[in-house]
Amino acid sequence: MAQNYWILKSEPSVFSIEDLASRPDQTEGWDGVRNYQARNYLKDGMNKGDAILYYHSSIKEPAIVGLCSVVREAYPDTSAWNPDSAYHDPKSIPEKPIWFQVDIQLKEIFTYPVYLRDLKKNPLFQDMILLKRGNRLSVLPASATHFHAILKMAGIKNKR
DNA sequence: GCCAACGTTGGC
DNA sequence: GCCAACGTTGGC
Repeated sequence: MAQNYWILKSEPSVFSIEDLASRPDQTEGWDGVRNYQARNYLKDGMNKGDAILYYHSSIKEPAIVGLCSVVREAYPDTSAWNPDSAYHDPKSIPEKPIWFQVDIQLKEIFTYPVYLRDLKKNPLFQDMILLKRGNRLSVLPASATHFHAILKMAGIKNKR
């Protein structure tokens, strides 16, 4: 099965890539996705081993800041049926979960983040979904071309 | 802090 | 099932 490439967005004030780095095994369940399209990407698109670009949003200099991978495929997001959770959604119940999460593991924090500003300057990324006006999805697919170009910009040697 | 874009909700 | 109102996202 071909490897897929994804972009996950997070506000660093909520959960940053440094937070991920501090987790046991540098692994965390990616819960709280409450958008159907994003959920479908998570649930139906993501396979174990897929590569993830980690994006910091809603800050002065939005940027792709690191590389992760999917270490566990979709399973029910239990925060949905926890009334104390900010992600509580009474429509989702254990017998019939609506929302799902995957587990991701940090591979690398970029020494040189790839800034949104720089992606916009480069014609190669013209049609990238991340740059589309009005795009608000927190889970996005990325093309192999864009993925590899971004790693190159980050100074990461192609490996694996 | 502003505002455009978009998704969701709810009245009809 | 339409659509206005509202809430949220996220770049600037």
